[in-house]
Amino acid sequence: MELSDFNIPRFLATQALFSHLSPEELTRIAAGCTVRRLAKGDTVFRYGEPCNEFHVVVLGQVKLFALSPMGQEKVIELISPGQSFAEALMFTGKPYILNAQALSSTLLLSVSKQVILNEIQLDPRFSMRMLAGISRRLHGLVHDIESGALHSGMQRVIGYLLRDTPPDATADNTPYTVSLPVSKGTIASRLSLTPEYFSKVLHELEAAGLIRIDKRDILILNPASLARHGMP
Amino acid sequence: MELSDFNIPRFLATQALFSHLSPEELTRIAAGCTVRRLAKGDTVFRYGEPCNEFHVVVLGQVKLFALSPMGQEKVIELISPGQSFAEALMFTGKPYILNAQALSSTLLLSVSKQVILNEIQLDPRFSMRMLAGISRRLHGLVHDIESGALHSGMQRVIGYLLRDTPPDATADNTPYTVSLPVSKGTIASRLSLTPEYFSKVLHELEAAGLIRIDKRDILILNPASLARHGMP
DNA sequence: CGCGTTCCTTGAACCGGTTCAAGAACCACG
DNA sequence: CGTGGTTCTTGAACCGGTTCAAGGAACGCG
Repeated sequence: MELSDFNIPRFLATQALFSHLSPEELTRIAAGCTVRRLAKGDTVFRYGEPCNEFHVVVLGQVKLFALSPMGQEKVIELISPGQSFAEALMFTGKPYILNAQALSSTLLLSVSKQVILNEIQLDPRFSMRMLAGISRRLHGLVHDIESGALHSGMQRVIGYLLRDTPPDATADNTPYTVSLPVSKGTIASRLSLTPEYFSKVLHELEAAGLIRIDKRDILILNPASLARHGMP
Repeated sequence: MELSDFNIPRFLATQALFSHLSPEELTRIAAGCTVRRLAKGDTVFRYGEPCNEFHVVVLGQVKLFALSPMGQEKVIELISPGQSFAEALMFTGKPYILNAQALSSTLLLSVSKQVILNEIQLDPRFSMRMLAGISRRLHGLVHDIESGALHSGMQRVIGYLLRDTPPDATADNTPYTVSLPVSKGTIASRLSLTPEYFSKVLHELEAAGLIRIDKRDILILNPASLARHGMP
């Protein structure tokens, strides 16, 4: 797909945040958007830079990460197509508190802060959607904190593998495969594990007959007993 | 202070979220509020209960915490007078994802969801303040995740002690004291440490001549070298 | 004042997870 | 096809932090 072919209003309409808007409104908002193509490794923004827009991944993958003084990195979130990020920063007026980088060739849509603030003035429904979106993200972070503080590495890996299991699959024990969207090292950081330990845990699960590993595809043989693994 | 003496509109006006409202509006909002007195240990809400209001601590202390399957608890946040909590839940429509409990005798103001949703319809400025408040909370959580993943126990304790240092004190090396708002065990959980290890770290810092411990008052003798302690 | 209770401290043994160091497997690219 | 560079795996040594078990200090309460 050529960049110039990309129809911004049409794409916006597919996003929950904008889906209630009329074609005219969409066109107006589209005027405050920019689309960029990023190569693997390209930086979207860096810690400390001023923030004047939020972003939506159209295609590709973006990682949000913190950097320790000594250069160690911790992945806070992985953004897949259709997901947005950095909304919250628009409302605090502060600079970016994280770094964002493309993990593969990525098409990125950025929506200017001004357009959003304007829309909030005009449309309470829009405010509500914005609030709902940010609140959902906040809940995700609470979940991560719980997870990090209360669960072992093994449990976090299992939680990750089962995170979007079809609810009936755990009951039925239907095997299904999870495809890791990015490198194992990146997932490891997301789960606050070293790549070495993540590898070890994964192979332990394979040895226990619960999963089968094929590169980045993890076949979950038995969702129910995987969920049980590592509990009382 | 007697419960019946408490003037809700007046208190609301002191809160950033409501400070721009007219007396009439404040009275209207106050109609959707309830005030409760809680004893130490009383539950505000539990995981899984439906959420129809958000809360403001007027006096006392409340802890927000997660509970692991095995009853282990992790304190996510400590709420002091003037702070609010559980705003985000109103916008997802989901039940509470945490538990909240009073840590001491507490006066609690609860604002009904309906009043808030109504106000959002009427006043975009109110939406903006709500968004700003939730966004700030979200940043706090991101900071906690970073902290937990990138810093050692020692560093987290130091970070906690220095968290609201007067910016000039680090430069001037003015000694000043931090009073722990709640028990050391609770702070330890907040920092994802065992009470034993928290105690050990604190006494290590005392032995290094950086702080002096007097029950719940920590005298910071030398902010600058405390900040440096445990870095390259 | 004495007494139970909760909170804090201390020390020793232990363990989950990290670090370091190699090597193996898998790219992408010429 | 090589071939150089990531990414992944494996094993051994190590360490930050936990657990367990006691004892001590402070506090509310009768």
